[in-house]
Amino acid sequence: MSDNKVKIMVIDDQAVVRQGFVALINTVSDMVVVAEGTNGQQAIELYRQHRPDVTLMDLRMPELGGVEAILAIRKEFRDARLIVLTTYDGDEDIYRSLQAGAQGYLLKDMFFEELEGAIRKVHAGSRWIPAQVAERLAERMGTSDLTGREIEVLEQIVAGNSNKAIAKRLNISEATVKSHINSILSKLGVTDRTQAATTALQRGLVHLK
Amino acid sequence: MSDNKVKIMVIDDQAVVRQGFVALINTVSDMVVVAEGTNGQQAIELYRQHRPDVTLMDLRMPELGGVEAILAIRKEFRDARLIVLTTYDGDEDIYRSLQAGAQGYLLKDMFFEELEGAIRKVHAGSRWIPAQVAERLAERMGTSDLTGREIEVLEQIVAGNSNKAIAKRLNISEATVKSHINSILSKLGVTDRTQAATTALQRGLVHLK
DNA sequence: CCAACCCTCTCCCAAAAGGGAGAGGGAGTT
DNA sequence: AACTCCCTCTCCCTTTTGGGAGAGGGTTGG
Repeated sequence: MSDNKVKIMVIDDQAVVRQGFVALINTVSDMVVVAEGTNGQQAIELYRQHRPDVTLMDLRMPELGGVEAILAIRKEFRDARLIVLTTYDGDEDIYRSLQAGAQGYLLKDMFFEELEGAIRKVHAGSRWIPAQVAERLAERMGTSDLTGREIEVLEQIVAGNSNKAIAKRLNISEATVKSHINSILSKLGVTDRTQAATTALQRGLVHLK
Repeated sequence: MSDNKVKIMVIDDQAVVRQGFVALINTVSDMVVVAEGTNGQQAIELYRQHRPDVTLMDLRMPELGGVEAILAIRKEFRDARLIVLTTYDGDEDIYRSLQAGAQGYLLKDMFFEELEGAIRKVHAGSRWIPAQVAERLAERMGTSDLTGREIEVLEQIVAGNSNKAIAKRLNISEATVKSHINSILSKLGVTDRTQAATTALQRGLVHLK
């Protein structure tokens, strides 16, 4: 019944990519994939059922995102071990994932051998943040955080709304919108809303729906 | 020497994803991966060396993009069979790939079984465009194309440049920039530059560097 | 050759956005 | 109680953008 294999769960919405991970992991003699899911909601349910030793989690997924799933799983299972495995989406996702309780963060341009090493490290209780990722995290540190309201305004900007439209949607005056935008521009270090939109997308502060 | 396996080349800059594809393909008894590469330049060189029966090509890659590689390979080898396999990036990439000569287009959220079928179809000389992709292509048809200059201006907009800055960079008057922007806005069906930037990114007309 | 584009430009006007200073109220912290 | 944020707002001013009409030169393709 109980062999000593490391039980792994893979959560990724891109089917063929997920299947690839599973195929790769199953070539390792002491690892086995015990569950696969395509979104955060499934991740939570499958975690309850299978209690994997290590979970590989993509971030950008429909229904429920990776960060939310990590939060939920870590809340219910304090010793859950999670590795975020994603295409680089900007610093914000890294930061939020680690805040949410992930012990590892890998970019998909790494070789499987590194992923295998990360799985073993995290399973053993260590963290695994590649230098490449750690750098971005360090860069982020200096960055002043946007407030909740500022993020809301930023989302409206990215959605293509004018100040007037934003004011209506958020039920505040246009003056307040402009005030928030002034803060946003200076915090992001840019000079207009278009730059704000593109750099926010790059940094992963907001996403295109 | 010559067994009858379908010889496949896999081009994808994300190492672990590429390794996953290779692992999956090699589980199929009559398929074999003969070459792997991480960018368009390698794709061209590896094609010359290995003459694969079918090439799986990601689009968004450093050095040389997938579309350019497809063009180059098809120019040199008119019977090359290529399948684009990518995350959905907007309609423009689909269109340009098929224009460039790809016979297949698959999204990475498809299961491997579908990819396997696509490989067989394309190897046999057919095309393989999933309904999901064909739809987007159809939608695109109605869309009026941006001219070359308009794309350049659009790229400048996405880069966060003001009209004045764009004028300097492109060595034209600000009036001309505004004229192009007017065309861009009406062609994209939007009312300001920020919307132009975000919808252009969504449609894959331009990309964040 | 003519038509259809494309790129370039001018002039004018209205609307929107950006920049700066300042201020009041509320929540949470020390 | 004093302090610090955050969110809200006003007033004023300059710069940038967007919208409309029109026009000349270039290339390409019927």
